Amino acid sequence: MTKSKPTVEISATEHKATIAREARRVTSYDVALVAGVSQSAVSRCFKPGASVSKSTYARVMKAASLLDYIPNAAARSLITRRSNMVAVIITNQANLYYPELLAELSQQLTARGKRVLLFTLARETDVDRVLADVWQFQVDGVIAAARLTDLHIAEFERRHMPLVLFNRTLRERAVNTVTCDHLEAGRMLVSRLAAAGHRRFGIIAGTEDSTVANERRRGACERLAELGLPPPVVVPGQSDYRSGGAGLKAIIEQMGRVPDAIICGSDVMAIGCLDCARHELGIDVPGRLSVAGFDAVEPSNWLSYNLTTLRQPMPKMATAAADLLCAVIDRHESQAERRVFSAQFIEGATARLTPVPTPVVATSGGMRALVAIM
Amino acid sequence: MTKSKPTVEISATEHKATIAREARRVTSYDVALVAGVSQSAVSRCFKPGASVSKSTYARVMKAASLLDYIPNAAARSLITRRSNMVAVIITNQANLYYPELLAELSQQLTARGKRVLLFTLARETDVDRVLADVWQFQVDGVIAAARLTDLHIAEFERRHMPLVLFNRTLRERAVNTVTCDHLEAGRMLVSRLAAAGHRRFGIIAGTEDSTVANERRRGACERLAELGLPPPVVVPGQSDYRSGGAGLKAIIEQMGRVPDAIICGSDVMAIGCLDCARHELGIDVPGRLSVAGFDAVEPSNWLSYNLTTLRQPMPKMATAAADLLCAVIDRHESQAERRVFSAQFIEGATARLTPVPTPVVATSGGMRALVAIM
DNA sequence: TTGTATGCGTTATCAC
DNA sequence: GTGATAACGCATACAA
Repeated sequence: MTKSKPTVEISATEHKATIAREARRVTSYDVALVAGVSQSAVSRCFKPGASVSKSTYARVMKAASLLDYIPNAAARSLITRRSNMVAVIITNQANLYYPELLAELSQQLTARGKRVLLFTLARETDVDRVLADVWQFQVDGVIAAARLTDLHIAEFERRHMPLVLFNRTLRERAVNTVTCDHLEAGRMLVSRLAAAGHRRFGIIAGTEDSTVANERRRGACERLAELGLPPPVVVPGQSDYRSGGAGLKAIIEQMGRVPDAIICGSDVMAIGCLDCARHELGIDVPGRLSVAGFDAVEPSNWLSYNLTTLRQPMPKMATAAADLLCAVIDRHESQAERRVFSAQFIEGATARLTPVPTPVVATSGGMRALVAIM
Repeated sequence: MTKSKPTVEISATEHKATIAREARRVTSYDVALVAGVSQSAVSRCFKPGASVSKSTYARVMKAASLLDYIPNAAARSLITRRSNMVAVIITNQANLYYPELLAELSQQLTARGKRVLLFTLARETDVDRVLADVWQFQVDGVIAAARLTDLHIAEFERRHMPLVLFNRTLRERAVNTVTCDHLEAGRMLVSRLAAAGHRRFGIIAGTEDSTVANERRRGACERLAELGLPPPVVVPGQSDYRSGGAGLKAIIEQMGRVPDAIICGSDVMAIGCLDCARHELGIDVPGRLSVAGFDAVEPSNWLSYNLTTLRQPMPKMATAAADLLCAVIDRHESQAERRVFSAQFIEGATARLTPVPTPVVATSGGMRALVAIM
């Protein structure tokens, strides 16, 4: 009986002690030793769909669990050239205003076997600094909700790094993007407001470098021009609450009167504008002034606001971004694709959306606008 | 002239083409070849504080930049046993309500040379599933803003994985924690409200498994009992906006009248409660009813609300968590430490904080409470 | 199905 | 200061 099979448990405990003494990690080789098989057999047991006999599998798994063995992803990625990590580059701003974006992305990517390595930017211009890290960490791909320049994109191509831009576009290059049609959203909003007879518009824009807010503004201005309405008074904003109130005052000052409608580059500014109008200036909204925003952030549908706004279909967009990226990573689809989603109009109650039942006099301008869009 | 030194540039371009043809990554060996040095020399050039001559350094860096070489973090971590990645485990809930937490953590950890690998939980109970991944990815440490059981903690210890709990505690084990003193916050709030003469309290609790909301409730109840005030009517909530309104109605129904004050487990519920009181039930706040919350989320200080609440010092707490974790990782500090921060009282305008200038009759109960806390 | 041998790209150790 | 060489922990081609 010299060849009596060593009890797995005893060997495992002993071996575990040895490993602890040597202060090293548990490796597949250790498991192999305890299970009495080769290291490659262990490796195969942890690869789904590999050919292993039932008995070997059982022995290996038992040993692995006794030793608390977990495969080392770093070593694996070294040889498979897959880290199963995806970098998400997002500005603090974006994360603050759309927390659900990160949650959805994380959820969707996890469902596809990828983990999120987070890169946050204090400013949009910090991209260069984080990109260096992105290359180091050998991520399988990148989802960027930040402004990348043509040069950045070129580097992605040079390094064959799959990339999906989220709510950013770049005309110069063919690149995968997932966006909401902010231009269309801006136009849609103006159409609805104009149809209700609004003529004098004010616009509180987002920060200079916010492409999203810029597109919205551009869409609104375009549509206003098409309808033959007077050009809006546009004032700058920082996309925050304060900018809403400040913007409202600036518009009134510049216009010399309260406008018919104010379009804000984001809901938070719209809420700031609304609060300022109602609680500071005593302006009746929507009686005397209509206020509308974009995004449909959570507070926008609270009773105190019930904001007229346009919703980006974030969950769908996040899913699309994850799909697109994984298609490139897993199936090497190199054709650039753009997935564009439409914003959904939320009526709310801060904008008058039907024409005033004109008593006697209608301004000819108002009527013209009404006709123009019909 | 057979030994003429090959021009670096030409060699680099050639070599780059070779690498591209072989469809492999650029390695330190490639750089060494182009720079005309050994692979170890290249490695040293990328290790801060290593001993390399100026000229070698320059040659290597030039070659590296020509080849677009970036060290492979996976290979590095394999041998250094440092991934420079930190796992952040956070519930979707928490991320939705405190987006600044993740931003701050990311910021602070980046400043310390660590990257955030994100693990989001749909439910607090999903911890088990993500922990398996955490082990795989060889992170250097974990910051967990999720409920871990005693068993989980045991596994962290077994694997020698540095851990910092964020806003969660565990009495059974000595573990690093960063928390806000929610019990104290609950007590503080009751003290202030009681001092103003409030006697009949309602409490809208958070979800069953929210330790944070539970602590707050416990603190409030404790203090009420100490002050000899009647026990509050406690109703459950989901920490969301809807729960605020629903909770208010439930309390009124259960109490048979409008309470003097309602304490909500979170600001969002407080805002829901406030909106319901004012816009649905027409209750004057703070005239007839005081409403208070916790967290000082952004909307809480908007003009429409100006909520009475208590702020958690998130930036400080995030910094503390990063500090604590890095101390364990880098300096192997094994002594468990608890860093507890106090909440800051924000007066706001939704709770009456001074006694009613009693005309003639003061309820003896109210007076007793007043005396008790002085 | 299983084991042997090799390589992934780096850092660390040691001579020189 | 520099270069050879051995790890690190795993996956895979290949032979058995």
